[in-house]
Amino acid sequence: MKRKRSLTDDELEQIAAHFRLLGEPMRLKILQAVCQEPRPVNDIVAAVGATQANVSKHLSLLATAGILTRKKDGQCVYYGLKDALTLKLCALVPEWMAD
Amino acid sequence: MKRKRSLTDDELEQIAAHFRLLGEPMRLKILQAVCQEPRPVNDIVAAVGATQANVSKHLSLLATAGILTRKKDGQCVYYGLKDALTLKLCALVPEWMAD
DNA sequence: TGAACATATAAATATTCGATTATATGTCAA
DNA sequence: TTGACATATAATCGAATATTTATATGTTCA
Repeated sequence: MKRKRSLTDDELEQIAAHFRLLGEPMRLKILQAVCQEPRPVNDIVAAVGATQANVSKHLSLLATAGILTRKKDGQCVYYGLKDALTLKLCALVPEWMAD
Repeated sequence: MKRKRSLTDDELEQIAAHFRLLGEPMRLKILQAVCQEPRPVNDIVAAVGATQANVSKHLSLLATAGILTRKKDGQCVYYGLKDALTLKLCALVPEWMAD
């Protein structure tokens, strides 16, 4: 039974930061909006029903954290899920809600 | 390919609330402290290096959310992981940090 | 009962962070 | 170039919440 070393404060802060990103309903809504395929900011704004500035800020945070991809095409910018990891993570959560 | 219905605002808020709990380094430190076996508050306070009041507050939040178990024995209160789910979740995260 | 110990709670403070408003940057088309 | 459109950024405000300090509750033991 291999006991893992405990995480450093820096590592804990990094992990916490990622969870913190998923800890906002609006950002989850955004993830939900782009989980099928990449979409331009415009679409996402319409889908989640928030202001353009607000959505742009969230998208920027998620992309910087490596959760979303960002691809510019003309004057549109497409955001999409970087990998399925975040989805896997979100899928685990409903089990929590059993009670 | 079955397309899942999108989540309601209430559901998103619940999921976000759970992630939010994991979004604080001090709480992750606490989870780390109790992940092997249940421990009394005293021990946890010593392990994480925060004030007793602060740790007690966090423990209360985590237990209320169903992430930790709470078992009183004499004047000690033991907190432990309710299930391995949270650990699984945390284990996924390091993949995020590859870059 | 009273003292020491373990945990919880309350009040106050400080910090973090999401939302809004306004403006800037950049791109396309006429 | 000018105007319309798409996105990003900055400043500000306000709400949520982590931390501290102090105190309360409850338990064991002499």
